[in-house]
Amino acid sequence: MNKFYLTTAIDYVNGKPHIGHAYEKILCDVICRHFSQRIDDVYFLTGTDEHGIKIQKTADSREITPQQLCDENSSSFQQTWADLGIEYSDFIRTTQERHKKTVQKIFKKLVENGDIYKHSYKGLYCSGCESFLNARDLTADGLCPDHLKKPEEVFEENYFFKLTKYKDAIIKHIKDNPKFLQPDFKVNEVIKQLENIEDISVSRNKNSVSWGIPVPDDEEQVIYVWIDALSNYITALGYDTENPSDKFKKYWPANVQVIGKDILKFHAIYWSAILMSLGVELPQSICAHGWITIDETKMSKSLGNVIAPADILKAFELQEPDALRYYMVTSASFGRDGNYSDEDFKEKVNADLANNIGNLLNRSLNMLVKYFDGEIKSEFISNDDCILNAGNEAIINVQKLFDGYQIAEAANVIVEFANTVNKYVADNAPWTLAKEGKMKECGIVLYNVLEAMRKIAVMLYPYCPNISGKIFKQLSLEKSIKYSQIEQNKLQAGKITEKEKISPVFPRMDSEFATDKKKVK
RNA sequence: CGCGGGGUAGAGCAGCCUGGUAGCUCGUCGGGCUCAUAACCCGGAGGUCGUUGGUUCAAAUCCAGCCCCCGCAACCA
Repeated sequence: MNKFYLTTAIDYVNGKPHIGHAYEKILCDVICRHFSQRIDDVYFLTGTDEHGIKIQKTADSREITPQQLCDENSSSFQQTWADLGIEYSDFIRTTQERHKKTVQKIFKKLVENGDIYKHSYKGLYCSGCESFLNARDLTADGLCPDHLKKPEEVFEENYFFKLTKYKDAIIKHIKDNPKFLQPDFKVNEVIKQLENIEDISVSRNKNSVSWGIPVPDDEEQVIYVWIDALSNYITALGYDTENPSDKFKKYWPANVQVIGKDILKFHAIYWSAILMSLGVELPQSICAHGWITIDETKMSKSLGNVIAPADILKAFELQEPDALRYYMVTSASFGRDGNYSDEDFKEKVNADLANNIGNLLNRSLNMLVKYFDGEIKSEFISNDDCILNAGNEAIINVQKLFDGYQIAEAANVIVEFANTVNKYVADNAPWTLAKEGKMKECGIVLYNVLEAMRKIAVMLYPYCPNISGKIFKQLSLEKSIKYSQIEQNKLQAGKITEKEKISPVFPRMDSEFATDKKKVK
């Protein structure tokens, strides 16, 4: 593998970012940062989805243009990602020219392939909703549940995409490629959905939805979300139906496309079919994550429990996003739902980051200062096999787990290693060795612990880049996070620290803050 | 009989594929240490592994039935 291309779902900018949006981006950032430690060429795409009726309506109600609304909210997403240390390579907006022009070309190409046809159908249209309703969503009296009005029967003519044509090919692809859909317990769900699939409408009449990309050669229609939004994964790379860019050729197919479990169907089925029609390779893997609940309750605006990531940082007076990043990606195992609660958050990061990892560095550096004036003497450089082996094993296991995108599980390996090292300190009691005058033995123990800390800093980097950086700094090492260089960057003999340079890399969060400060207004 | 996921100590989870002393984190109780961020280490208490039946020398693990929770089928991140 000489490149790694990852995409997130693009967020719909009808509102402000909350921790659900953030969860996915953090997950992706952690994955990308990890692979950047093993592969030189990592490309990380995220962005915003900006067309559609909801944005049009919200903009109308605020008496601004849809573009103004999109600009405002898209930058609010970008600001949030900056606050959380999300280092993406590119940020695509579906209102950007580079996207729109390619989407039109894609639409044209699908037409040329004979996969798009015009089809008129009768629908139940509610003028209150400004959209078509399904018969099964109506009240018992046949009224719109939101507006309690009887919807009108309206004929609408749209373009349809021949999804059914690709049904068998997609089923075959899923069965032939066990890693295509992850986690694997989702596979049956998708296969089942495929069996009942129908062609999908891929345009809307301009009278009902005007905020969208016009259908080429048809003034009356705009392209609907499927072709518009899903295409971002390739338009951002410079895909073109005639002359795809070098960047596209280099990075596509994506190694992994990370999405929420609610949109698995659209990616596994619709997106696959569109790519097949274009004659473009399918992504290697589509990875569906679970939801984040708040205090075990589904997050929703009506419950008023929607939390913005920045507000959590503010409420806990955190200068850096590391703790939140760590907590979020470790609170759910792969593909399962996770939960956010203030209590859990504090408990988890105090236990793992402060008590276990942070304190380990702190106690060992303090001993180095106390007994050796902060100096590693050359006679201390001698590996204790138990720690060396445990560390190497952890390094291997972390990488293995990341290969399967098991981010929470990999974090656990790191914490367990730190745990082992804490035991090693207790078992060897360097403070006792010092009292007994066994200075060399004492120094060897400290060297082994600090070497272990260096490895922890490497492994921890994707989750907590700032904390990792501080560990390197306190060890007086250049930040070196590449797995291939882990052997070359061992601690050398010499003075590495003094009393004033030592400070907790992550202070315990014991302060209690009012929980209502975190709610989005 | 729609499909899928889950039901294991107070909480959250692992173990199940490849049956064989039930494990981890947090909490709790007791002890130790004193290098450290009230930290770290050791030990204890706490589980009829949803339920019923079957296979087996042996079942949390395999098989069958049943019960309960959650999700999908329906543009919620």
